[in-house]
Amino acid sequence: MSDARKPFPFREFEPKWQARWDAEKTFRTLGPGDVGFDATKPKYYVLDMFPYPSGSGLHVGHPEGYTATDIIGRYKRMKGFNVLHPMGYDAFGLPGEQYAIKTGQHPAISTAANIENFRRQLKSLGFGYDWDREIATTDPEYVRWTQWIFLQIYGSYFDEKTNRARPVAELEAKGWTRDQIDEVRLAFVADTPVWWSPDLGTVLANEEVEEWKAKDFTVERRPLRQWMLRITKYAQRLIDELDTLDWPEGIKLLQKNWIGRSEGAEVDFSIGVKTVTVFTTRPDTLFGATYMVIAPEHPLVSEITTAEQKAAVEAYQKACSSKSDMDRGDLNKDKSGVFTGAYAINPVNEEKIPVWIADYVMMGYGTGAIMAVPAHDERDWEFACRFDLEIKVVVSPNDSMGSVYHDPTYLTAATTEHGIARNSGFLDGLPTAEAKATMIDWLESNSKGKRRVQYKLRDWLFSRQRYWGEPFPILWKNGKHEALPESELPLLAPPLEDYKPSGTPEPILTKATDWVQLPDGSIRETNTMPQWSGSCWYYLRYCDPTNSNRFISKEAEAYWTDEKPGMVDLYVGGTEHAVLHLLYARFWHKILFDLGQVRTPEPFQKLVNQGMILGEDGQKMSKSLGNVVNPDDVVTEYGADSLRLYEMFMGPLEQVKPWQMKGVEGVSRFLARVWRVAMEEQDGVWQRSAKIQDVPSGDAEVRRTLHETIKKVGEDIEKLSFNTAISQMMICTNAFTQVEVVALQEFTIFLKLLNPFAPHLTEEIHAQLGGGTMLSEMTWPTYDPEALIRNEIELVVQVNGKLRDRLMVSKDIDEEGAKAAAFASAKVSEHLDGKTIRKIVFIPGKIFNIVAN
RNA sequence: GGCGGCUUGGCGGAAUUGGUAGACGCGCUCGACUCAAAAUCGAGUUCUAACGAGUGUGGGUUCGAGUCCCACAGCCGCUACCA
Repeated sequence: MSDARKPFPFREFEPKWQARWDAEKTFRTLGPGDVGFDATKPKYYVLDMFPYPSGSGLHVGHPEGYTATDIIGRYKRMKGFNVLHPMGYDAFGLPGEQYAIKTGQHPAISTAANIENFRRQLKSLGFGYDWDREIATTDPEYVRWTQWIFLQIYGSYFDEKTNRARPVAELEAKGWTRDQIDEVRLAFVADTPVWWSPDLGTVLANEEVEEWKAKDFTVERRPLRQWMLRITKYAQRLIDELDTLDWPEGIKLLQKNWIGRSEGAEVDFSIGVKTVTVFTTRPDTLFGATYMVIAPEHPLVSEITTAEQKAAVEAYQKACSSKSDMDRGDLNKDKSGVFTGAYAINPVNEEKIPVWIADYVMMGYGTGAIMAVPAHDERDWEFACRFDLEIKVVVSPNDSMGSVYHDPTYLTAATTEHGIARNSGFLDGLPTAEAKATMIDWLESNSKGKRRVQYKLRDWLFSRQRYWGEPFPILWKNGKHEALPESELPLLAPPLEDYKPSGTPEPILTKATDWVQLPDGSIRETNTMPQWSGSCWYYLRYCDPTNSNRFISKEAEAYWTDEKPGMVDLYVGGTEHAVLHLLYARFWHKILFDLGQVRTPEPFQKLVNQGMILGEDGQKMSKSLGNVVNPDDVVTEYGADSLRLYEMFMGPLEQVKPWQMKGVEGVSRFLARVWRVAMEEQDGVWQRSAKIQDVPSGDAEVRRTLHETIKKVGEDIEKLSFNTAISQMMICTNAFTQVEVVALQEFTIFLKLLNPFAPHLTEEIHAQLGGGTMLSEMTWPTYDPEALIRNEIELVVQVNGKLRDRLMVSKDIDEEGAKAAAFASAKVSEHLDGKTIRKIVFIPGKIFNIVAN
């Protein structure tokens, strides 16, 4: 389409307004310390999940959330709030490094180019960000504070008594030794089996493994010395404090399940002179434990295995270590295992039970050992059936005790939490809950075990062997780590000639020998931090982005915080971050809170997840399916306002919904209608329409529709129900279109309502109509309740709940009046023929229902 | 297997939270303008010739159910031997 045939000249005015907002810093947010800052204004902090600036640019999913927050931000501004609505880039990450490997070019160069492209795209959509607060996690000044926060974590331990982080200096003062302190730091070094990819030259987090495997990279399990963060100490608080947040219940549940709290007991079994501790959530079934299984990697395996079984056990261990997770999980539901030759003593009844190793028991959860109760656990049942082990029923679903051990109905009925203990000595006859408590008491008083709460959550594997990340601000001296002095921050990685992974688990930075080796003999830590680190605190930096003395000033932190537990008022982003980013950020924030660096316990008060936008074919957008929509193309063809409006009109923000290019045309047509209310074309030139007149008020019906629209749009924005707000504005526009004269003042009110959604078009019309101040600088309109009143209403008359007639009546009609009107209706009496009236239900102003038979 | 979400016309979706099902938009049909087309404007559009039926299916509560309760099914997402 050529410009001349566009329904409205967005190609001229959209860039024009964008340039003006830029030049005038229209959306500059003033904070403590800024000239002209007004501390009496209420604050509103609305945040987007910042993007990873990939080479392929924005996709249409980004503007979905970003438009929603932009509407909220612009609306709150017009309502008189001091709105913080910033944008930045999560710019560290593997793709940048992979690019460096391919080209030998420093990732900073490609990252800068990608950021520039993202910024251009974001600006082309007219978002009202305060660009003076723009940050990238790769900025040296940002890296400085990421490293500084790491040092705070490194310098802290978790005090179990107060359930919060404290500086390790307090332990030093109490006379703890260096080694003792290193044992309890929140950031610590440990040997752990990790996922290592020789092709990528790095270890990966559990959750990253599948992604890279799918891209044909090899990933294997290896024990390596790694930095870990003690997030497990915060498990309970991370669960409990979810209740203080206004998040979708589904996301809260996802986090709770991820943390995975379960209550149960540790039970000690002796194997000869050794003791093996198991964890169980069903101590009440201890009498039913007929064998024990320990993880193949369990350190005691070699010590307890008998000579006869040694060969078989070692062969099995070897087979397991080369198995990938997939083999161990998904693809291999068949149980496997080997008898160790050893026997353990069941502490409740002194029975000898065989000890097996099997890969269905994981070293990383609980104690890496279980007591197997095949009658009441599905996995144990399968295993026992496979290897013909004893199955002993100790819970029955009711009072009758069956004797058919291999009856699967027992299994299903009695694996529930609501059975009755049988064959269990002192537990006999007790319901499951009581049996559990009784058993734990018995274990504790006989020193055979104790109550224990277990979490699925593991400590956070925090080091990567990549180049393109924040180096650890850590020096090694005589085999011990210590913090780099704050004055040496930021510590930046040196450029390298060669970014290629070596194929060994040595971090890439090891190649920078001059950088690694310090003159005094100390060595730099060569691991880098994971990409999550930057996103753990970026919302704090936005409040005070250029501060070189602190990560955020006390004043800025105080101002952008209120009495709510979470700092950010509204956080919008995709569900994919439900557990990782959102959990890690909460964890860091809580540490900073404990250390007195921030005053709220939580980062994000309200969270909204935008639903994914699918391709036109209803499939997830992907290059291979060829159904990807590029926002740049939509902007070129229909304009930024159309794209914004369409994405908001598609359906509820949270819902998954398919793209329809015809729908974009629809909203574009709507914007054209708005344009033509005010503008008309004369000899190819748009000029102010004669329809807009400077009269006090136009048509009375139009006035009522306008006030209904003011009411609904305001309410809908508050509810984030943008699609219905837009449909109301369409109704209002149709009303304007259908009358001869539109009052300038009324149309200007309408433009204010539409402004947060379609800022370019509305500002342009407003300016064309002679408006001086920009709409975005004006105040949000209020509606006149008087204008909404209707004198006549439609009363629905039903017979037995079925609609039979609609009557126009006075809005104040009472039951008697309604009755008279209803029975006067022929359509109604037709359905009452030969029936007796049993009941009348009258809902004033709405319904008159006659029940008859 | 577990957890979560969704299911309303040809399509995207509305429905004051238990009170007129299908707002608004797309598509389609007809009409106006035009030599013609596009654009625009106007009328219509759940199904059915009609009686009626109708919000994934089956039951229930209620004067009244898309909305509440019970059971089931189908799609989508996340997760996966967590003891």
